[in-house]
Amino acid sequence: MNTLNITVSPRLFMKNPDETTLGRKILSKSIELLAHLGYEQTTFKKIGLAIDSTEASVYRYFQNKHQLLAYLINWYWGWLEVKMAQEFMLLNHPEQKLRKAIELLVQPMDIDDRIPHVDESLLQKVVVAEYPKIYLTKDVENENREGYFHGYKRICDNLALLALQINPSYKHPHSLFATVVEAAQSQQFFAAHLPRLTDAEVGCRDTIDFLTELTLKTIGTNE
Amino acid sequence: MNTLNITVSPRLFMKNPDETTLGRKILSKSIELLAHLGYEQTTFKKIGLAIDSTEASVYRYFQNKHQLLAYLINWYWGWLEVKMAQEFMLLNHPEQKLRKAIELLVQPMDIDDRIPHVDESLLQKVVVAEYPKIYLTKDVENENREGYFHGYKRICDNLALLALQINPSYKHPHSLFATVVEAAQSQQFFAAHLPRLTDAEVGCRDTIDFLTELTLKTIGTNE
DNA sequence: TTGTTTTGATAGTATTACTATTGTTTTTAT
DNA sequence: ATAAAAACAATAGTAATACTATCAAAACAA
Repeated sequence: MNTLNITVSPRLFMKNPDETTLGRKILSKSIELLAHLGYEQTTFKKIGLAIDSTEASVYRYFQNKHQLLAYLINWYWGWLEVKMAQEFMLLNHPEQKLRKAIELLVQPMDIDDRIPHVDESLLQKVVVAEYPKIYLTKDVENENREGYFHGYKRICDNLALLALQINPSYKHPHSLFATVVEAAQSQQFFAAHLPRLTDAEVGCRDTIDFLTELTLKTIGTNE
Repeated sequence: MNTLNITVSPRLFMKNPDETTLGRKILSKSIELLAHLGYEQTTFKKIGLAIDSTEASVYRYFQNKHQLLAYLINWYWGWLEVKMAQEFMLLNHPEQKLRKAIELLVQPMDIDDRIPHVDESLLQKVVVAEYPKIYLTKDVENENREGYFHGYKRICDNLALLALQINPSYKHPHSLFATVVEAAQSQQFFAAHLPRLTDAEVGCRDTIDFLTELTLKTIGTNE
């Protein structure tokens, strides 16, 4: 039996939504609402309605909308990390792993049936459209301590380590992958909505090629 | 007599704030409030209070907070473009120009006395902390038509042209500079608030070095 | 001077982001 | 099987926000 558990820091919820039927319903419906209405237009009242329950019920799971978004985005990074780990097992060279990682960042591909209450491709749309909103706030530093950005930082760290395997003397591995991970999101957004800010077209491998080339050329080699 | 006029699209205001005393007061005070309170905590009521006037007066200049932010950010890109043009006149090689451009993106340096009602270095803080909020909205496509992102796109276009002078066969110039311009902002934010996402320290040239190297290596040469 | 525009002062509305309460249902422990 | 605990639905209420509207006074322009 195939099950898969993505762990999210307990500081990102009041009551673990993963453990109850209602909680899972909140997750799947709020992904839908966020994807269709956007963060600003999504309210706990609307989520309550969508799950045939009430605003108050949603508040039992999440302190507020911001925490809910942070939960979902961290869940997404956690899930991506698992996917990367799976793919990395089949690969040997760090360069191959980096290439695969960038591919996954841009196109996580398949929907994972092992977690029926999360539509990963819809969640990716939410991440693309909303991710900076979890750190662009006056409360960043507190939220950092609460682990709001843990998932993001782990992905960047992992990739930075791969880069150092290719070129141990590269000086800016964290900056590089924070930049690459961000660009993977924003280039998708631009391709869909602001095409003058990209050379990529939706659905093509353009962004993958762009980021792969940028990453490998920037790291260089140690030889 | 030294005056300098930054032009912002008339679709980014209801009444040109640049042309009246009250308007300029709105600009300078809202930059202060945005810098200190952040976008979410800033309200037209507070701005009204800060300029010794009322909420209603601010609404006469800007439709809403989002338009005000878009105005300020566009003003900032317009100002940066002017700075770049000034510096470029002293330089010959496109590579030198690119280096200078990246420097200006990260550290615009001096406050310009020619525009007394705008504190450019404070405005830069606002841009660093809030810039994605003007496009990460369900209304992007409309706002794109209204010119909300014009300033940003012009900067990216200009830099893309420089890159093509260095290497005419480089395939992703727009993607590259959208990425570099974004990274210039987010790396500053990370250095200040989320240091695990960068190798840069506040106030150093780290980010400039990182982005310059990334840009030049990525473009490569045509030789 | 007269007319027009700009402001200040105030009021009001719909929505949002919560907090609180209470009774009912469901789960769990024994 | 029963009592205790937890979870939930339903409802009410509050403070703040994001506006819209009105009207009179002030400034300014013809």
